[in-house]
Amino acid sequence: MSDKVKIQDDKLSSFFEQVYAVVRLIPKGRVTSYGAIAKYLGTAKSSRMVGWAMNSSHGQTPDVPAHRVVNRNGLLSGKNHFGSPDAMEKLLKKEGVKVKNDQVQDFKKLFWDPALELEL
DNA sequence: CGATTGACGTACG
DNA sequence: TCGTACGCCAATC
Repeated sequence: MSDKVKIQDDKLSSFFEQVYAVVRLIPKGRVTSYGAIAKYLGTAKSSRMVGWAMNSSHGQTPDVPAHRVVNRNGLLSGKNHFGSPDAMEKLLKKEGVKVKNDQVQDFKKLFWDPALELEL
């Protein structure tokens, strides 16, 4: 079974890897959106792929703070995919991000744009 | 191998 | 302002 996994792990240049890299750069207590990451990578219209990357981020090392990634509305669209629907919200609150009704409060203020912060 | 789905976003009416 | 349609690419059925 390690055969298939090894092949993917050996590539280390996939679109997913780039997504993981950006997500891991998200400062604690901050959040970003799938579109922002996708745009930063040059695939603004492929924001869905970012979501797919997150889906594969489970078990990645170092741990990918997927809970810091939300949709354009600041809604915890991916909370459903965590171990528990409350895990994502709990993690965000733990980092100082206020979440109400599965929605990030002050999202605009906590928004972390890689294209801006990283100043490519 | 073809059709459908999906942690989104933008465009159009 | 709100609702619907489309695009994008990979994985799954």
